[in-house]
Amino acid sequence: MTKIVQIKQTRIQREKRLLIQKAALQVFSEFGLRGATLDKIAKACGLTKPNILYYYSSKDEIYAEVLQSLLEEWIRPLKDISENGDPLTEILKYVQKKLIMSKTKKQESKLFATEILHGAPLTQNILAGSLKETVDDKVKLLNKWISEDKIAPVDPYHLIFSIWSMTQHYADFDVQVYSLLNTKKRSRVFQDAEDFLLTFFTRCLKQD
Amino acid sequence: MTKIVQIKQTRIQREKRLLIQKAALQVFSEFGLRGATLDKIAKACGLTKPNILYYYSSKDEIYAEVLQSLLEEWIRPLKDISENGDPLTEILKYVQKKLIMSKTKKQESKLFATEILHGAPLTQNILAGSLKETVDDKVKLLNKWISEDKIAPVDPYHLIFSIWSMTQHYADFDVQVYSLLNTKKRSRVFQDAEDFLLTFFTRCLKQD
DNA sequence: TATTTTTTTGACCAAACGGACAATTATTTA
DNA sequence: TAAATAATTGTCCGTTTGGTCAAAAAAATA
Repeated sequence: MTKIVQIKQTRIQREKRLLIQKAALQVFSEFGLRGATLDKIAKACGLTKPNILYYYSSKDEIYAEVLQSLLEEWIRPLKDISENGDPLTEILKYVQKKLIMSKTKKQESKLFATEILHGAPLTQNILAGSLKETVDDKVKLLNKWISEDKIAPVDPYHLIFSIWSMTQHYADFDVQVYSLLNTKKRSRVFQDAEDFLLTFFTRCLKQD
Repeated sequence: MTKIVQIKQTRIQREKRLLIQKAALQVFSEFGLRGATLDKIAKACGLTKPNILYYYSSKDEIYAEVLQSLLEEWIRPLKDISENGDPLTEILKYVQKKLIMSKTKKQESKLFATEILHGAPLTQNILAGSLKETVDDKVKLLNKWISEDKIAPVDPYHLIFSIWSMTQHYADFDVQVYSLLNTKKRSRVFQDAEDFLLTFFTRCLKQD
């Protein structure tokens, strides 16, 4: 007799898996892969540990899934930089999008940062694969814009790195940022950051 | 009878403590506080676990000491920005120093980043204390330079954040950086980064 | 409603871990 | 060289952790 394999997810499975993912993101981003425990995740979503292991076969599997779904979202806005728009505007729009992500997706940013920081054991192939493709593509575009004198000459790779680092800094190092600012400036960090970054990149890239 | 307390460190104590610190930095920066184990540290420095606990009373104590000695070093170059030098040159010199630190003190940078990322449990008072003092001091200086039209107007706090994030990116996210560059560019990342950053900050801060 | 399937849980296990300690060895000091 | 002190280690312990499993409860299906 053949064993019947369940193909379609039930309503409960969909709901609980999502619940677990959300809790896991929270716990992993705060404690890292090794610092996070199944008990913490269980507590964060109000389930028991064995119940979580009914939906996922291991802690690593949860981590892998959370990371996977995060990565796609992470790369996406870079793809939106369009050949057809005004070069400087396109770049500034990308900066803004990344900054908004740092504000609204702080946990995702921290999880990604922790993963890379510790050698990207599960992410390396994606970095060298689909991300590299997209980056190379945009580097070409930036070089084209430079050769057409539409933006000032810079190393396109390092330009992209600078956008990533400066925007993600407000998510990843938020504790430091908030520690150093007084109450008034604290409440408008992201507004000030946006002003700063737009001024910054405009001065750096504008062709006169 | 009073117990005799050892005041002066012996030669062996000095040597072994340093040995342990070096190994601990390596292990902590790779795995984080919770991912690092005493066994890993022991293996990394060729001592046994109980032997390590002869010099340090707990894992947390090792971590605290490694972090402590790192923090002082981390803040120092900021203090060197001098009121007397040429403003733009002073800032560019600071950028260069930070970039060199990213190249030569990668483990330290990663350990610091991990600590902040996870809420800076042991560092918060230093951030809000001596670091904030130094930052506030330099912010005043930058504002003075701006009011004297010696550099272009920018938010000084965010200028400092941008220097930190862009330079530390090459240490903390090295895996990503190296994944995205081809072999040729990989071998001169830091040279390219320096060129990029100096151009960048010059364009952004120069007064005409 | 009766039966089957899915979901949940308490109890349990082995491995890994931080740490304790007494006994041994090496080093310093008198 | 002998005594005292410092350094090292093998063995052990309690706790935490990821994960198992059988049994119970709940939900879906017939």
